[in-house]
Amino acid sequence: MNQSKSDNLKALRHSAEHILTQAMENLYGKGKFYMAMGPATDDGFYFDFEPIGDFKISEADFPKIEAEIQKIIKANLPITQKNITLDEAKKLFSANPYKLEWLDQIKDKGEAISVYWTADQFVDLCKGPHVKSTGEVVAIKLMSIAGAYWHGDEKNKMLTRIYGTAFDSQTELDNYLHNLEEAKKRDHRKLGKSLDLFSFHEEGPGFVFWHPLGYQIYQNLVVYWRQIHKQKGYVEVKTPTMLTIPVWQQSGHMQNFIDKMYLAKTSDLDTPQYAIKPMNCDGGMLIYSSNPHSYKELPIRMGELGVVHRYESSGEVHGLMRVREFTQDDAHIYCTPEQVEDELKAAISLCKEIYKTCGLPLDHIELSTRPEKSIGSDAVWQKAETTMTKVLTQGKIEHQINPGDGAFYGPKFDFHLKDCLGRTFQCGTIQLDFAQPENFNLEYTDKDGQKQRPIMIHRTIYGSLERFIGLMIEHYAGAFPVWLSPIQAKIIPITDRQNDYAQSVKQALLDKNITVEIDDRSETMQKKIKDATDQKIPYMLIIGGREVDSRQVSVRQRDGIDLKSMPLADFIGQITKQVTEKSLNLIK
RNA sequence: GCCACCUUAGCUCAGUCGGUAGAGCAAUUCUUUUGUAAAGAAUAGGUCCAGGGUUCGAGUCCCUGAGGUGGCUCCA
Repeated sequence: MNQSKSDNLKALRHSAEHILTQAMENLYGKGKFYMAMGPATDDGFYFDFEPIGDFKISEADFPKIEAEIQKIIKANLPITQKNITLDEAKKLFSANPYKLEWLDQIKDKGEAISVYWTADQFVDLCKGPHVKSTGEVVAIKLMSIAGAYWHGDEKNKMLTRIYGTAFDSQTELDNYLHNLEEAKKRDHRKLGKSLDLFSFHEEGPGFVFWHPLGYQIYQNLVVYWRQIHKQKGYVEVKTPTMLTIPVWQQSGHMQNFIDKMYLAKTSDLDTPQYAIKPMNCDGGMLIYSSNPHSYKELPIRMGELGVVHRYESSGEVHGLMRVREFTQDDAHIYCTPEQVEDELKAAISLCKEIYKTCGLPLDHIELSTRPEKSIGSDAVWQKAETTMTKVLTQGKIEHQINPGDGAFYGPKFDFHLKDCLGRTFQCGTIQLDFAQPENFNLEYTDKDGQKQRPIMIHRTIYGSLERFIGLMIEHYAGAFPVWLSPIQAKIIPITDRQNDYAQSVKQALLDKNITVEIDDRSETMQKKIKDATDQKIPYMLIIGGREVDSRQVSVRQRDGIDLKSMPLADFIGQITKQVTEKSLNLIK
């Protein structure tokens, strides 16, 4: 979309928001709610208001509101801008505490006070821009209702928010809604159920139950992760699920994250003496500190596929994307100050390599800086943030700054990926930490025989196996590349006379480490093909009398392409190549 | 946690004004042995999320709770 078109759409959507507000005033009367604010967004607009008394709006009211909106659009009322004085504005919006607050802010900034009138029927304090008349908003639809805090702050009152979208043609609105429906078909929760990958149960809210096929995908990612980390000089460890509480006090987790931690106790005590790990670093540092270290050993890159538990608030749990128990593909790098930059760079490039292999496009990288709740001195934070910035600048790595969102022990790079609806999720994270080595009194001996403090880098790449798989399911709509597919080939004997040969084909593939199943149900071949296609199995090996006689397999891809009969060895060669090379989707 | 909504068979869903629950797919059994996207028939399948209330009577109305969905806040 070109700039002027996108600006115009923005103005149109902002106008749509005014029309919505006017429609609500017409229907319910001005005394029912205070309008607070409402901007255009990337895909529509929203309108925040505070209901007065027991006034309430739900999605069931949308048809009525939309009908009123249509009246305003049909009337094609002119929208005009006017600058007014502070006194005039205060009079105009005297009944509305939100607008009065805006006015104070505008006054402080010394800006002009701009209002927009829709004919002489509706007025709002607004910078604009807007379209010239309500008739330009050709297609509009109210989408959903939500709560939102005033100024986005939890301490403020919660307002009611109505989301909607608008376009300059009905076709574009229809397209948008159609695309939304299509995107929802890729939803990992839906596919997780229909492909039988995982489930959730009331008995473990926020905990994933991995079914055999889902766990195979998980394992495929783990195998790859181990292989590439070994190549990159990592070692792998495993630390306990729970540790005694003092260690969490030492690291500061007990103070900073107590509300997210699960506690545990034995039956002989009344109070918890253990905390279940919300992250892996405390255990990792105990390993580091169990031996003396020389500078010659550094950097030590210690990986751990650690299962962590975090008691996320109920409203935050979301499918595989935000769970309460998940596996971090964690690693802690202990290094000297001289090594920090290279290690950061190497971690960034490893992250990019892994996303590339998995075929997942990176949405953006964020640099998150010191949060309010943090440990460590100003000087240490300054130094850490400077180093991080330097690495990004030198590598010419595009990034956004996310102020105040760092870990409590250090600044971090976050790698964000998108889900099917365009919502972004943090996956990889690389965190620089000068504070924890201090807390745990970690040391190495330098070449002069002096004790020195190592610097620690915490990093994940998948972030959480759960979230990463969720994103992969949506990216591929369940049709994984062959190397990640939970079942790589389905053998389909046409009649039970081919079962013996089918078994020998299965064994030959198993011998080559290909995950394969036989469908020997008493069903038609067509039905078996349909089922295997629905399961998104990349290859179907159809075996009838002809294949048995010629010792071949008839290969069909899940995208419907018929590769015809070929010697089994040819098929094995092809699929093995795709698995070992981790080819991205050759078959849709 | 907050706002709104949802929860009916294994799955997807229907169920009118409050009158004791229905379909398709899946499952099971039988028949069918099939050449590139759904063979046919029969059978079975339910604490209508849980608990309380209103009512002669609740899947349906009200309250509380659990789980989930869309947002907000949060996200080591």
